[in-house]
Amino acid sequence: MISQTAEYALRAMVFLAMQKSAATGQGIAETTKVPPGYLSKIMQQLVKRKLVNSQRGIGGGFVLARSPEEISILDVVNAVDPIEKITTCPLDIQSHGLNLCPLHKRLSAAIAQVELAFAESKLSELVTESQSPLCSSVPLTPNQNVCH
Amino acid sequence: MISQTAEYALRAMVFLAMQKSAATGQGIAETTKVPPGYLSKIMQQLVKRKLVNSQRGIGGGFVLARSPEEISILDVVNAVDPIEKITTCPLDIQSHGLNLCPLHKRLSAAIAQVELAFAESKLSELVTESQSPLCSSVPLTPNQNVCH
DNA sequence: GATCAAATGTACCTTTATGTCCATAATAGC
DNA sequence: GCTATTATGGACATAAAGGTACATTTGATC
Repeated sequence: MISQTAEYALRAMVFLAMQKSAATGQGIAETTKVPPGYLSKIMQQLVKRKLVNSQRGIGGGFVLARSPEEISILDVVNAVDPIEKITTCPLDIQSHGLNLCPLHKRLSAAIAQVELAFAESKLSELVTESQSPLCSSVPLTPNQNVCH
Repeated sequence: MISQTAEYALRAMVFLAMQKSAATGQGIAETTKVPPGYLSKIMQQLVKRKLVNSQRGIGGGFVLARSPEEISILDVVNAVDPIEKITTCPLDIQSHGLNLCPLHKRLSAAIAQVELAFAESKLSELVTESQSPLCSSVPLTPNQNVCH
């Protein structure tokens, strides 16, 4: 459905949305359970796409570039692994633009549904709900970080 | 969204739904523009999953195992590249079953939407509509096989 | 039963996604 | 200015997806 990379990016972004100050790559990696080295690659992409600001040195780390209300799941997914829409029939070299065969119309519609759902989900919704964000993986006691 | 393999499988199945008699692997590969060698792999999976029957020798080939009304996009996709539902939070080793954090609830809901849409689309709908199935890639004159 | 036309099965290759490692650059505190 | 701490960048390693090639098996026809 979405790539592992997009999943990791979403975890990191939700985590950042929960923080009041800058979070280090290592800190994010630990609580979101993402391989640290790989996460740093992903964070770089998020910085380049202006979803996150970074700061080096002591006290540095990553911070959301916009407020959580202004960042959607779709923004994050598209930053690291853009959703590909079907605009022309894959069977054609020289496309005819808007018209798709029935099969690709269905696939295209499904993609549009997902895009809409993702666009409507903001990071703010993902941290303010009754359920714990990220399945309570924010350090509590070692064995409490489970879904509940 | 869906893998290349699933896309190929869908093209092949739509093509089969249009045929009155058995179609050879080569024939399917040509009109659906799928690499022949790779298509044969995919056809084997469809046979194993009982969506297609095969027959060797002269006059042989592939035929749908059920009527096009009884085969959905979801059936085909799941046969070659199963859609993975999110049943437990990926952040947890020992899962807590039904409850997901807000993020994974959203992702799970999106997957469910897609599954529903795919389950409701039958092969029969993909060949009986006004538009040409498979973007008219069924051999007409060489330059006519375009979306329209 | 010989031959031809098809699918099947196996091995291998290429590309992309995922993941690791380490050297480098920037920043804050002393 | 020195040091510790952080992100950045590049090279490399591994795994999975996509793709190719070819020998083998099965079935129909003559």
